[in-house]
Amino acid sequence: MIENDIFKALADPTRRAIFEKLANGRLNASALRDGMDISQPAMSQHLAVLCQAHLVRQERQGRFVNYEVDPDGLAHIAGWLAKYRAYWPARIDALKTLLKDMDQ
Amino acid sequence: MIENDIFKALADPTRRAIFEKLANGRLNASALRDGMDISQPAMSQHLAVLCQAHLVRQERQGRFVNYEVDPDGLAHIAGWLAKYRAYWPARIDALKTLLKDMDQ
DNA sequence: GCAATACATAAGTGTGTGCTTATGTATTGC
DNA sequence: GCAATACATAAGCACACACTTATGTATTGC
Repeated sequence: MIENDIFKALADPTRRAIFEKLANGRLNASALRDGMDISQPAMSQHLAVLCQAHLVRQERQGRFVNYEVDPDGLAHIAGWLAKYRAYWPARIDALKTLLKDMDQ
Repeated sequence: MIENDIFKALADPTRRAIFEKLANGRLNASALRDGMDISQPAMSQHLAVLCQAHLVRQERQGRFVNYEVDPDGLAHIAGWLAKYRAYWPARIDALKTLLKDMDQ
């Protein structure tokens, strides 16, 4: 079940940090490690988990493997969230502010 | 960190099932167990995790404790998701619906 | 071909997680 | 008060998870 893979992948703070980095642009595995205090195998394993959850996708470029955000996983979360839109109105004001802030 | 609690809470399929049940209306712990093949303590523990993540909130009513979806947790996920809006266009169809729902 | 670089995989280890059984606490109705 | 009901907490256990070190695989430049 993809939903399970997604939430399990995001349950780890290190993986969320990796994902956040990739949200600023594609990077290879080594570049991702910069300033992260994480071993090379650990990074490789985390990226594998993110890939399996379709949160990240890879593309080999010669000796390097570039990673980037896969919209597929995000869309799945959005879809999951949409199921509970009945409960959003109670917080819609905060969300609208948040979305407006994101726009700037 | 609340974000961590939220994703960890949702990383378990049983807890997502409980959450889904509560999305259809408030229920007490016993009613939640119906048709779920889960022990009473297990249910209690799952509910505690969901409460700590602000995905669910409780309200004692005499001998019963009613549980219901807490919009707070959902709003947090929506906020997290909003950070990656740049990657949504690739899936614009599903997401336009989502944003429109948010606006209402 | 061969050394160097970039990354993946294997195997082992400590810790966290979800379950169980047993027991504790709170509220109700008599 | 006391039995019954509804739920929470404690303790223990099997398993999953995130890490480590060691090794394997792929690509580059000479």
